[in-house]
Amino acid sequence: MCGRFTLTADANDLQQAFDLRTIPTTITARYNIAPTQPVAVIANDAPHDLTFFQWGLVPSWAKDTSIASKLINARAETLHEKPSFRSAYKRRRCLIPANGFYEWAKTPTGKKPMYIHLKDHQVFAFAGLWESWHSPDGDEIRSCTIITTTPNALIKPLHHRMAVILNPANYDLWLSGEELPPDILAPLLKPYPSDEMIAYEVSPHVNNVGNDTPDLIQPYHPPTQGMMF
DNA sequence: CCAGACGTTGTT
DNA sequence: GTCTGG
DNA sequence: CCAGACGTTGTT
DNA sequence: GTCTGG
Repeated sequence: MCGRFTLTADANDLQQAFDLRTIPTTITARYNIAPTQPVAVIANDAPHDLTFFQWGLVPSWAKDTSIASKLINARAETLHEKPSFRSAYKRRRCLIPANGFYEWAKTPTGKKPMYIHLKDHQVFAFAGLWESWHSPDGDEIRSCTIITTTPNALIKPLHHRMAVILNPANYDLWLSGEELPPDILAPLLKPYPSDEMIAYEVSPHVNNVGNDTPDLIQPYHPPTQGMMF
């Protein structure tokens, strides 16, 4: 799945990768983006602008925002039928730029965090959905969720779900505001090729959402357990 | 008709 | 908002 | 995703 | 154990 990720590309890289109208001025390198935080998105209602939405979908009918942290991911297989996602799937799709993401691999000694990124180090885009929610006092909250699918060979040992990374050739189609037939969109939501990605262990510092520094993505070699005699 | 849910991951 | 369960 | 809280009444 | 906050 995807519960933590990075966005370290600079403004020029982002403008180029996503054909943005202007060079973003509000972007800073992030090494530990967590649910409920603002994330950079390119939404289909302004497909050449980078904006910030809250991570965790709040459907328009929600009474409050407490549902958000449960809706940080959306299963690709059932988007069209789930009340929380289907209207966004029809009309409110977005790109969520990232340079990499974290997975926590279960081991007999506990969970160890892994960092995964593209071999060519390029910025990529998760397939996302977005919503606009109006609070009782009239504020608008825009939120988003990251779509997941089955894992590729690299991720499979770590988790049974992985985030959808879109092929750049499909950015325009994904961002069309049209209600497209299922057989047009569904093929985009497939596992990214594992031979273009790499994974390695990182320090448990990433566990704490308050940590957000470049050392989080450095390869980590856990101290070996000494003999106790 | 109204009331209540609406989700994922992971674990059992 | 829209569907399901009662 | 992980970390941290998990309660009330009343007082400052 | 389960929910909330980040």
